[in-house]
Amino acid sequence: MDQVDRILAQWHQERPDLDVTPMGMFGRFGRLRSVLMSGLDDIFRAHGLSAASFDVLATLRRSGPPYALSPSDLIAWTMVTSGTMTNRLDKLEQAGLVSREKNPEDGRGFVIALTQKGRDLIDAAVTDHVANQHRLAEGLTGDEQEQLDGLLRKWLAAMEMNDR
Amino acid sequence: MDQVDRILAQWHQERPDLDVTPMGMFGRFGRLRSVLMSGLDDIFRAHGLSAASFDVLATLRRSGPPYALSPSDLIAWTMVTSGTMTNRLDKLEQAGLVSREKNPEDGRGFVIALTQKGRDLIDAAVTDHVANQHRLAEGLTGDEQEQLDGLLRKWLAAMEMNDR
DNA sequence: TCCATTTATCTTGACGTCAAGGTAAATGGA
DNA sequence: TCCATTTACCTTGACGTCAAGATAAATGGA
Repeated sequence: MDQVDRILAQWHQERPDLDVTPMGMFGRFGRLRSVLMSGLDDIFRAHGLSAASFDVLATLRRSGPPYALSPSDLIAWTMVTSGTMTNRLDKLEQAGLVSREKNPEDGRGFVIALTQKGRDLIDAAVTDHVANQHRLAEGLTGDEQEQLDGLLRKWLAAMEMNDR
Repeated sequence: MDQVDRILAQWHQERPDLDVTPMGMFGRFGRLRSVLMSGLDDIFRAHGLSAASFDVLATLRRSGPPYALSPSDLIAWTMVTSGTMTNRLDKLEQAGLVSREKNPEDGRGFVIALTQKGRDLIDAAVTDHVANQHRLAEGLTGDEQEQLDGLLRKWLAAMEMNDR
């Protein structure tokens, strides 16, 4: 009997006409997301980063040499709006973690590249981040993690199908 | 092979020293959360609400007659900060969906109550919201939904254990 | 009865996000 | 070769959130 169960019990009492069965899953999904995010944030903050800035640096890092992408590429990978990306890049450039230079091949575009400082920082941060994910995942056994991942994968695929 | 798999493949290439096994689960968790939230938002918006305002109205509604709670109670149920709650209540009061009156029994406090308009609105919105949750959950079979809920419940309990 | 402490709520300032709209460069069909 | 359209990115304004701190009332031990 957790907090979400108490919420469901209240609905049962007040709106017995509703079948609130899926609400437990949605509710726990949301709460879990919130505690997981805060667990991940601990490590980001330890490196002077936020989830937002980590996201961009990690995208550049894992894209491989020369660790450079256009803002459009970054937008596609991170699934944020262009305004959000401009804002993120402003902060990262100011912190000296990325450089932003005109694309010589396209006058409208830019090339965003990791600086050496950015490269060193994200390599250290990712190492800690992955270890942190392992630690946070310990609440489930390895089998359960696989099961959960499978269910999430299936649901996500179904949802993204409906989009189109 | 979804977008998350592609990210994992990149990490494998660039940082073969890292065991990124849990990252798939975290990644899909985040993406799924985002599409689900946007699916829920559709219905909130159809009733002129946001997730934030729906959250408060629903908490008041399911608390039962007289559909009134203190800001502190609302903060405890919704798990937001006091500043956030003040902001939410300002908006809801302005929209005529809740009333905010001094608590006669405690000069520091207030009593937030659903207005008739708020009551009518949330009753209609919750009906649609629950139907919407059923629809969104259709990406999984009933058995899978139960499985997923069980895993989320276990993980959430483990995470909340660690907090204390 | 006092006053230090706690409690309840609001205020302020900073973030990160999005939608909508603006500017400038590239593109491609007439 | 033109120019209408598209593409790439930035700007603006509005939201919702939080942390930290302010204010005022309640509480409880000396």
